[in-house]
Amino acid sequence: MSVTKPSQEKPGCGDLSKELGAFRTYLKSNGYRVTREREAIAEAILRNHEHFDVDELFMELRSRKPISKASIYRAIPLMIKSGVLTEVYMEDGHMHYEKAYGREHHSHLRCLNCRRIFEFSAPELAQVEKRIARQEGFKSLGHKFEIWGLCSNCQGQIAPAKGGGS
Amino acid sequence: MSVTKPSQEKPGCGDLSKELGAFRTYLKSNGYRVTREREAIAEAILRNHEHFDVDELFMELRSRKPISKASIYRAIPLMIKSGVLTEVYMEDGHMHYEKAYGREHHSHLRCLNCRRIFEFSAPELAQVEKRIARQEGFKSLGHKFEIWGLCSNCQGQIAPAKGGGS
DNA sequence: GTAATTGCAAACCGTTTGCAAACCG
DNA sequence: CGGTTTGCAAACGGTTTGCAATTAC
Repeated sequence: MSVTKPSQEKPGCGDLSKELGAFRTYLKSNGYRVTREREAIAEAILRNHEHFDVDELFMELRSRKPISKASIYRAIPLMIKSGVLTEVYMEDGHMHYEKAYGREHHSHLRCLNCRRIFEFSAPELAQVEKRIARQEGFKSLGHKFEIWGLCSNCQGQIAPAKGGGS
Repeated sequence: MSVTKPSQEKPGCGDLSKELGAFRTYLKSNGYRVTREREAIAEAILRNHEHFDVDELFMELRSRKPISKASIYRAIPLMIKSGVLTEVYMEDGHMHYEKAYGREHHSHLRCLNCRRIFEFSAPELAQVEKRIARQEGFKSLGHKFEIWGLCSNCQGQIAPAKGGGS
């Protein structure tokens, strides 16, 4: 379940105006300006994307309101600080992000074949985080858990590859 | 406990010649050549490094046997395939590795202040991996768990920073 | 009006690659 | 010897940055 697409339907997860509002509020209350570029970027992200990278975003914006990559790269850290966006993982040398506002913490399954990302949540991870932190005298501030393998679709196609292969 | 240093003492974890042997064997049985450069790289890694990046390694090799970064970059994938090395994480735009031969699976605690990496193992993570994989119809092939926060040393120094501060 | 922001193009920087010389087997 | 591997320097590709023109407030 839960590929990179659905989510607008989920209650409390798709309130675009609320998410945009949170970002605007962050900007204003930190002395940044609310520009049309920042709004366009934020809207494009918050409207459609669960996971994305800068290039996809750039392409998508190109059709409605072209915005330079520089501005996208400059907007992203602001969105992250405002809490509506998170870095998720680095792949093929570039970062992937996902929207964060109002979403519950979750982890990712990565299919090594089709490269799709699936989500799941496992509440006990928070407990592991706490326990280990206590054990090690750490003050924990977050964690990341990722599983990689083959999704149900790809298991059949790619086939066994039993030996040591590679 | 368990910063990035100790390990030679642990039984079964520091057998340099055995690790080097594993790498040589991999090379030979795959038609690659055992060159002095590859040996120097492998030895430097296997002798001293729990965690490292290419630049550190390059610097260290410079004193005994200068080797071009290109060769280091070309040797690393071989070492990974041979099983003596693993990619661990990307930080500040470059990859960090750790030696893998004979080491048990473990996860990392990352101090956001001093940037040191601590290790721990939490066996239940393997169970979470299996359970989620079963749930989602995945064939899992591995997982990664990371906790970030402040290590015991840095908690006092950096101080609370209670509010929302970035 | 004035400081912040944008777009452009150049700079960065870790990593990869083409090629001639050096080397393993 | 013959095919690999090395070192060098140039190429790559994602991200950052300097700067003049534009824009938010």
